[in-house]
Amino acid sequence: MNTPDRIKAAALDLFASQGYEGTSMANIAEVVGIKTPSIYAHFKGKEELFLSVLQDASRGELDFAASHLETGGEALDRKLYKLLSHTRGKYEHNGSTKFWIRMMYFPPASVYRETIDLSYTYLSRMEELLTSVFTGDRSAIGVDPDKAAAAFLCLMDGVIVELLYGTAESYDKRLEASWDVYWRGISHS
Amino acid sequence: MNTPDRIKAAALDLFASQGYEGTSMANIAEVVGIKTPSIYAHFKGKEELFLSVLQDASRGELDFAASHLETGGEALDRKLYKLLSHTRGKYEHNGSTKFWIRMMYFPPASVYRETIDLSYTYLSRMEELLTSVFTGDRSAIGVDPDKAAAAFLCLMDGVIVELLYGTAESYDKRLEASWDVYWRGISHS
DNA sequence: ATTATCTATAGATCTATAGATAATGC
DNA sequence: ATTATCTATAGATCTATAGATAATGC
Repeated sequence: MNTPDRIKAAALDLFASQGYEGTSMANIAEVVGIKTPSIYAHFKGKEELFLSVLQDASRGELDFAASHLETGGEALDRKLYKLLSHTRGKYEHNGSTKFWIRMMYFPPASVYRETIDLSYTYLSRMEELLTSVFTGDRSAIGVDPDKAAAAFLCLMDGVIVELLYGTAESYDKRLEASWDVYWRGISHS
Repeated sequence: MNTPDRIKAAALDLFASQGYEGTSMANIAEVVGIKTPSIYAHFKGKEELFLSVLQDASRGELDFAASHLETGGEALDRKLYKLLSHTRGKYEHNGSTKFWIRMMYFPPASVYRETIDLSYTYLSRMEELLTSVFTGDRSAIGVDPDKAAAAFLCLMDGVIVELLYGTAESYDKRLEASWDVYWRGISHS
C-alpha cells in the first residue's frame, strides 16, 4: 500500500478506538512507521486527514446499506432484522464501521460542522431507502411508510447506543425486545 | 453561593456545552471570575471536579425519573409518553440534564471507567423502575414487562440521539412515530 | 492565625513549519 | 531533478505546583 493509504488506515483505526482528540499525529506516524512531519507531505493537517478518512467511511456505509436494502427476494421483516443484527458484526470486525459510528455519535469539536453534514446526508439517504422499502411493501404494514421509517431509524440508534456502551448480553436483550415490539407495532392490527 | 459551588456550576455549564476535553481549568476559572490555580484550593484536579459534578447530576436525574414513575393516578401510556417528551424540555432548560446526557453518551477518556459505572447504575435503576411500572399494570400490555422495559429504554436512547443531533422538527417526528409504533407494539393485539 | 487567592512557572503535550538529507525517476 | 522523509524546533496549549500576598475569623 502507498504511504497516504497507510496513513489513512492507521488514522482510521486510531480515531475509531481513541477518538479524534485522543489521537495525535505522532500516534498515527508511529503506527505507520514514519516520523510525524512526514504526514504533512501527504495531508495539509490533522483535519484534512480526518475528513478524508470520514468521507471514505461514509461512502462505504451508504453503499452497504443501499445494496442491502435494494436487493429484493426477501421478506420485509427478515431484511430489516438482518440490517440491525449485521450492525454488531460489522462494528466489531470492520474498522471503517466502528470509525463511522463513533464519529457520527461523537463528532469532534474542531470538525463538527463537516462531520454533522456528512451524517445528515447519510441519515437522509437511509430515510429515503427505508421509506421506499416500506412503500414497496405497503400491504405488509399497518402504519404509514414514513412513520415506519422514522421509528426504524430510532430503533437503530437505540440499538447502536447499546452496542457502544453495553455488554454482548445487554445488546442481544435490547435487540430482541425492541425488534419484537417494533415489528408488532408496524404490523397490521 | 460559595466558591466550590460556583466552580461546580461553571464546570457543569462548560462541560455540558464544550465537553470535558474541550473545557480547560482556565475556562472554568474565567467564568467564576478567579484565576486558574485558585480552583486547586477546592478540588484536587480536573478529574475530581468533574466527578463531583457528575455525581450530583446522576443523583438529580435518578430522583427525577423515580418521582415521575413512582407517582400513581395516571394512565400508563400518558406516564411513559410524558417521560419521553419532558426529556427535551429538561435538556434545553436544565443544565444538569444536558450535562448528564452528554457525559453518558460521550464519556471522557480520562474518567471513562467512573463515568460508565455511574451511567450503568443509572440505567439499572431505570430498568428496575420501568419493569416495576409495567408489572404493576400487567393487564394493560401484551408483552412481558421485561421486554416492554428493555424496548422502552431503547426508544429513549433513540429519541435522545435525535435530540443531540437533529432539529426540533426531526425530534418531534421521531418522537411521534416511535412512540406510536412502540405503544402499538406493547399493547394487546 | 488561618484560609483563599494571587503571580510565576515547571513540565508535558500537540500541531505544524523550515530546511537538511536521502530515495527515486528520467 | 524531483519527491519523500528526516531532524530540529517554534509556538500554543494545558494541568498542576510553589511560594508570596491578601482576606477573614478569633
